[in-house]
Amino acid sequence: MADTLHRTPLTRERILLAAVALADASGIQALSMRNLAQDLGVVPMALYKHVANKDELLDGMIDVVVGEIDPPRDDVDWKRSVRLRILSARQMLIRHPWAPLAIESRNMATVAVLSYLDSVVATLRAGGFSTDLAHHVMHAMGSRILGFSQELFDASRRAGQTGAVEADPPAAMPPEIAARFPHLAEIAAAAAHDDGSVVGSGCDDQFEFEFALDLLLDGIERLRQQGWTSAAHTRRAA
Amino acid sequence: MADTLHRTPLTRERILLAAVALADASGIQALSMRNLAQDLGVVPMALYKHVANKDELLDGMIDVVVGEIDPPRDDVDWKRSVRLRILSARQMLIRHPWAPLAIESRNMATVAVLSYLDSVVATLRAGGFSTDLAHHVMHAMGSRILGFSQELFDASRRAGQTGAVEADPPAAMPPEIAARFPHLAEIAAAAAHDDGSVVGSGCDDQFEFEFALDLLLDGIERLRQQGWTSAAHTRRAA
DNA sequence: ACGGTAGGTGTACGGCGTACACCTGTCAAG
DNA sequence: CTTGACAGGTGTACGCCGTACACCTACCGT
Repeated sequence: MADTLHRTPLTRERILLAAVALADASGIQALSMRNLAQDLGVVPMALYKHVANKDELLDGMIDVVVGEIDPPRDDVDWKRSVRLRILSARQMLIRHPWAPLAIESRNMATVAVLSYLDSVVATLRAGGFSTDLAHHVMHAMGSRILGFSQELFDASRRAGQTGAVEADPPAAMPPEIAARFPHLAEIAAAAAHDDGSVVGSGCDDQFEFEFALDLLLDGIERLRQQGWTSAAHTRRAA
Repeated sequence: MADTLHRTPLTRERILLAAVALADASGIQALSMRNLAQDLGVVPMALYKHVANKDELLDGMIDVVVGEIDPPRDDVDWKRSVRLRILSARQMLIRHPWAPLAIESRNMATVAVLSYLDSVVATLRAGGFSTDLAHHVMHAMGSRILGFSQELFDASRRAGQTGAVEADPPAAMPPEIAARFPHLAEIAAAAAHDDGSVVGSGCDDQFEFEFALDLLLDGIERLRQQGWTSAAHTRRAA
């Protein structure tokens, strides 16, 4: 009977999924080995029979969420394919707001991240990019590819972060900071009367993201058509 | 006599500078209130007479390093001004490799960060940008403005991060991962025989950074000259 | 029937942030 | 010159954290 109570015998995968769920629900700072073990109805040290340590747990969580990114489509041109891929990655990161920081804070990419990046390069190469140009494009897209940092003050990021929790809707920009940063305030105001909302959510994140993405993609496409190469620029002679 | 030994009576500024120095030297994970107090020749709780808690300490450190970014120059056009500013920010972040993660992990920007962003907007506005376009440009430049994430595997980032320390020079891409990610390997190889180095340091980070930056800036300039406005696009009618 | 082993348990250690009571040196007011 | 308030450094203690290590137990192939 006690058996039936704590069934499903604690797998590495079960641990990773529970960890992702815990981080999603309560923030990455609430993800301790002890809390996770409690969620799984088990003693903390039991986890160590399946993951080496907390760093490896984080790597496993990253692999789980990066694995949620849609696979590449090869029935469309490179630009559309990359675009869809990046938008899919963005959706994943919105579902798992702890992921950007977690990915960035690991000192080396996990297998899943490398695999994702590799497949993006593959799409570019198949689209006619030279290795040289594809290389630079990957650098140029950098944070866009995994959606990092595109919104420093993104409300979804505030969920359970290191700082103290405060009243959830700060209700428009507080006047004292609006006074200190007039240009920011001007922008916030312009965005606000666009759809009658507040600074945090007053602008269309999706629109902003696609604006930046399309700007980059258009520029890149232009370079590609010109057969751009780094040798033509200030780098020393090839 | 004991007086002369522990002189310079522990100021908030002295604490912040020591904290920045400690994080620079030993990594952000080595920055504990206890270690910092020891560096200052003082008992841990003494720090709390000058900073409210560790989060406020981090905010103060961010203000210190963001304050190192060069002030704006108004004797050049907007493009050159923004470019110099962003490159100055990048140099600061290279000096303080812990800063991007620290800035990103705070749930709201510090005063110094807001001030920096505000002055960038000011430069754009003075250069003839509409508030609308300046708004989108700030989003588009996003991570570039503070240099985040442009090199996921930047060697300078590995200094004292969460993971285990390993042999410092991995000496070119290990063959087994080169085999699993052929397109990455192809790119790494191309970069390597450009200057005979390895993947981690085989490409010219500065060049990559400026490539991406100039691509964005050129695209932005084009939009600016066209009098681009979001109303002309898929957003609903103004 | 039995020995090995995979996997869950309990205890313990050192480090963390920090609350709280305490002490001490300085300096203004009487 | 005394005094007492107060700014600022100290000491102790608490509850978290990750995890090393010894243990126990239930299953499984021989």
